[in-house]
Amino acid sequence: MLVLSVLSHIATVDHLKQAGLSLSVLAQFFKLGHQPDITTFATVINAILLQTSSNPNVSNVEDVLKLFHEMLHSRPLPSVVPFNQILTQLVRLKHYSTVVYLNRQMVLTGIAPDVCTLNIIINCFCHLNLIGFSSSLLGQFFKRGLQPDVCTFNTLINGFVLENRVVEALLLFTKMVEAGHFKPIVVTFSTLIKGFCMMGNNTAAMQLLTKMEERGCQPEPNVVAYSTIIHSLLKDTLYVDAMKLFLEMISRGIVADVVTYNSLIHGVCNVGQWKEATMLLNEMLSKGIFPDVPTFNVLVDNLCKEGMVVEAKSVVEIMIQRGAEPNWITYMLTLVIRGISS
DNA sequence: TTAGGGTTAG
Repeated sequence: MLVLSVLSHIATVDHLKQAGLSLSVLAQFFKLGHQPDITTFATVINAILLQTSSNPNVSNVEDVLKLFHEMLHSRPLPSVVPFNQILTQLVRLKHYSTVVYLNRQMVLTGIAPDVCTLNIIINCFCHLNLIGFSSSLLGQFFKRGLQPDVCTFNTLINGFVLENRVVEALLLFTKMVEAGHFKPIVVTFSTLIKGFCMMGNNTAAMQLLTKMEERGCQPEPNVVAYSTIIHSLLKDTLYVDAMKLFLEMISRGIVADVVTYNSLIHGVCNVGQWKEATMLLNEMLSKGIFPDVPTFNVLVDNLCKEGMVVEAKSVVEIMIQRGAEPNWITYMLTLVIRGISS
């Protein structure tokens, strides 16, 4: 009880440092062999969400649009770089159509897109499932005397993968590499690995991971490449294979991050290994890896499945109270909770 | 000096 009251205090006093402190106290909790209860988790969530809301990269669309229009009307006109930064921010907020519209306004005002701008627009079309538009945008490169780069091809390959057109993604990859138009990098391979995983072909994904090394891919396979396959294996409930790959990754000195742990925690919860999930959470905290909103969504979901409805509900309420932007999964979980409670 | 890849439900 003493630890709990300390946690409550430190989480409400300040944001960043205290959130970290709360987590280390939580890690101590695990080390001492105690299972933290929901109040403990709730206190830590409070601290984390306060930290998230103070993050300058988290911004709302209205502010970004206001800044865009101020820049568009200022004279002399700023260079294309700050405009690209604004578009990037909107892409992060998943406002793809808005980005396409704003780019049109930029062109009409006389701001010439560079390679980076065109890559951003291609990416938006890909996320809008309009890869046909993206391909035709390649003409813009030549019209403006620009050369598509490795990022352009990676984005297009990802576009095909997003539309489940993995064969076409592979064709584009092979054609462009053989023609010497680009040298694939770790992002290219990770994108193709994701494609194979989406097709349910984990074997091909693993083979590609090996092939990356044979080809002397620089940089070498990283946490994203490994996490993609780990996630896919867990999705197929191949828990042993996933853990084997996870250990291989660690032994190679590749550091797992919050996404890797979220996948692992989710995967082990799905096969009913709550104890294993707690251990992974413990491991994550002891390594100083910060849980994020998806981590808590997984926890809320599993609290529901365990019948701990009141606790799950309070986690969601705290998230909303703290100004975190619950995503549609959180909303869905809320509906589930309401359904169970009624 | 801006762009591209991995996680959360059912």
